[in-house]
Amino acid sequence: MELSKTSYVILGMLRLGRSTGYEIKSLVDVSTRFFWAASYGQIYPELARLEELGLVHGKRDESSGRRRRSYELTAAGERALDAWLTSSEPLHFELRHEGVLKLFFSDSLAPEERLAQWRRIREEHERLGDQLRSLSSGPADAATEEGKRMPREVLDFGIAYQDFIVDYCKRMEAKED
Amino acid sequence: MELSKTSYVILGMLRLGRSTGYEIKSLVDVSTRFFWAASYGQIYPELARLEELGLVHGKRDESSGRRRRSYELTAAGERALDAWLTSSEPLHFELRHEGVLKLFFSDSLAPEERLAQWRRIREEHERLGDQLRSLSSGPADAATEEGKRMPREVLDFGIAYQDFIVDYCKRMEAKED
DNA sequence: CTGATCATGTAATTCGTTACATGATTCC
DNA sequence: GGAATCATGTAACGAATTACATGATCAG
Repeated sequence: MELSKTSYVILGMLRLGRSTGYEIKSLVDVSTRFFWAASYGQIYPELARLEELGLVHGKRDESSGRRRRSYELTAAGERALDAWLTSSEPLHFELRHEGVLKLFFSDSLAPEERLAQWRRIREEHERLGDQLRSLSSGPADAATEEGKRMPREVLDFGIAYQDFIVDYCKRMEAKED
Repeated sequence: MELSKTSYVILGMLRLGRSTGYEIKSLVDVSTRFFWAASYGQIYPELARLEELGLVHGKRDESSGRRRRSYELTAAGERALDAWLTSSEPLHFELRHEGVLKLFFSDSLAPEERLAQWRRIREEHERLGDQLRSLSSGPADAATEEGKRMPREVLDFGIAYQDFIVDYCKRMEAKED
């Protein structure tokens, strides 16, 4: 593999019509963040690197009042993105879940502490679910109207995912009681 | 926060009766790995650091034929572990899921490619589910017999989690068809 | 005797976050 | 005029993986 996964986030966001580092980050924060986060500290240096590699092309953009640098995918960038989208390399999957980690070691705790732990996990995922639901009428909607249905499908998956964990916690809370 | 989350994995594994870096890593690989991974490159240096901090105490262990270093929790280590288990600090939660990331950008693909993508995700989680199921009769069982029920509960959660994703993919595959 | 397992560690590298620094412009 | 937002970047740090290096012992 040549590029980091986060590079593909950038290439993908450019294809979705974002053009500056700032715009990419803004969209990441209301979409892919829930399954692939990225920060300015990655995005700006990576844009520069992708330009060196000839996958994107940037230029000063005077169209808005503000000084900014707009990028576009090059033909090579389009190819790189498609190659990644259709490749059958093993998929990176990584979960770090401190709440579940605590549960794993919770035999030494009092029952009410264990109950509290399930509850904390549930609350966290309820919060995440609410955040996702609040996006339903925002960027996902906008994408759908442009004829892109996958952002919405992925959002729906995210909501179902959070709901699954919430429901599981509820069942465990009931059992623990 | 003082210690990394991975430090608590180490402290927790010591409480569960593991005593060497090797034993800790072995148990991690068949248990917490699915929601909190750790490598030798973290475990050995971290054990040394925890000893400096007075949270664990290590000594040369001649009980087996092999040269090894056995660690135990100190009183301070026990306290640190309990404090973490019962603290209500925000829980670290992080998901990196390349398959879902690809789906997000998959509007540009042909329908059969999208279908293939859901299928790849499903297969990956089926594999993970099978791995977890194969642990049911192994370490989780052993823990249960020692009176620890949480390792099993967490394993069951892991299985249900993988199954949820598998089922979701199946529904999407049917829809995409 | 030989391969699997037990066992410990380090070095290089990658990936990513956080905090900082800076400044223009737009909206109220 | 002031706050929010747009906008770009860097430096320091932290977390974690991978690959390497080494070697003893145990089971067949």
